[in-house]
Amino acid sequence: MSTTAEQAVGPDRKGAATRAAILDHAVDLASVEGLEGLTIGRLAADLKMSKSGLFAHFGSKQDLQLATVAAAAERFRAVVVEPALAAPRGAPRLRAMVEGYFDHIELYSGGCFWGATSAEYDDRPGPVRDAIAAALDAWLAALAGNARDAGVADPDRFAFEVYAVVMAANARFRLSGDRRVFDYARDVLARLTAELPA
Amino acid sequence: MSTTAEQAVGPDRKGAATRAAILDHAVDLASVEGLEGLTIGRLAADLKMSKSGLFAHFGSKQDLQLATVAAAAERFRAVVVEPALAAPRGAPRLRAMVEGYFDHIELYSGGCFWGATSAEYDDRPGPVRDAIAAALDAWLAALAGNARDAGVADPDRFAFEVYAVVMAANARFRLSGDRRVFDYARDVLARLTAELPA
DNA sequence: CCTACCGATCGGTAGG
DNA sequence: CCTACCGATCGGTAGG
Repeated sequence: MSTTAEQAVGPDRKGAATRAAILDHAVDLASVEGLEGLTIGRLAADLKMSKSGLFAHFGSKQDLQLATVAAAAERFRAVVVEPALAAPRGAPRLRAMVEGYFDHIELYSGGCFWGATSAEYDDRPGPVRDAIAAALDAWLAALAGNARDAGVADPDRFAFEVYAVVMAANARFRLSGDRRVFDYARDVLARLTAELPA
Repeated sequence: MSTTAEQAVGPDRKGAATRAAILDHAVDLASVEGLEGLTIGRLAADLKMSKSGLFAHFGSKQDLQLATVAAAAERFRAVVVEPALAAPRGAPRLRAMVEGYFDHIELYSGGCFWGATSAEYDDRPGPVRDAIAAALDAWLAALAGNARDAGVADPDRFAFEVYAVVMAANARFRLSGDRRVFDYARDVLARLTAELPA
């Protein structure tokens, strides 16, 4: 019985690989153009597929957008949150998350997917907005959980402040090119964790 | 010699008034849909004009976008920056600017124009991006100037932190509805100004 | 995964 | 400020 590479992979797996490649590029494209600017035609042209061939992987534009948000959330978890779990709980892990965030906006030249899409959808009720909101809530909850571990008195407030300076650093860097903002954000975290117990 | 109201106003003034009405709605629309979602057809339908009648006030879509950014900058100056000049220089004026910012995002239901458009254009080089960047630079410079008046050691850093929590409050409120973020932002400003000289 | 379409809407123009 | 258009592109479908 012959098993070529393609047979061993199988048609289902090949379809899944194509879908993953589409979504990987969709996250990059949406980080630059937004989720509305993410058009099926543009995506298909970039990937050298026909529009309908690409579209067959998704039932609708909205399904493509939802799958793109899910792929972006998974990427964020894998690149920013997961590696930080190697650092000790509390302040060191918070620093690791902030550094992971800065690394990931350097790694993906389109910048932060959430910075590009959250303002775009805050006025468009529906499942796409809900998925974006849930992903950002999860990021704030991760920050707050570690703040609690670090002995912070008001973890929600703390998480808001870290979120604010980190997202603002992304926004300001992209618009003005000023790199000082990364140190400003690091220093805010240092100040917020300076007088913690233990 | 008869002077009806329309004759007294004159054709130039009437054209200018129409243009101002278009731009006022354009700023509202772009605060919700972004500057790409701001389409000539949608704008004309809302204002019960023909597309070409509206388009005649501008030479191109880009000119409409640039005029909309200028109108938004003027509105921001009039509603947020100008009224704060009534407060004494330094910390009181900084508080007045932050409160003016919060008032203006309550006043215009679409939220902050700059929050909706700055991330949209940070990856699209051209005059529209440049105009947005200049307006945000002016806002940061206004904050930094007042910080300097208040005796802050590093005004640029200070301005970044205030900008960060104020924009993040807008973003979080629009996405999660959590009103605590406004007090978080106010408290950051209070903390930053608490130990200033004089 | 493809070719070949569809109606709707985009920015923009001609001519008045 | 209007009607009547234009080519291009949008999301989506038929049929294979």
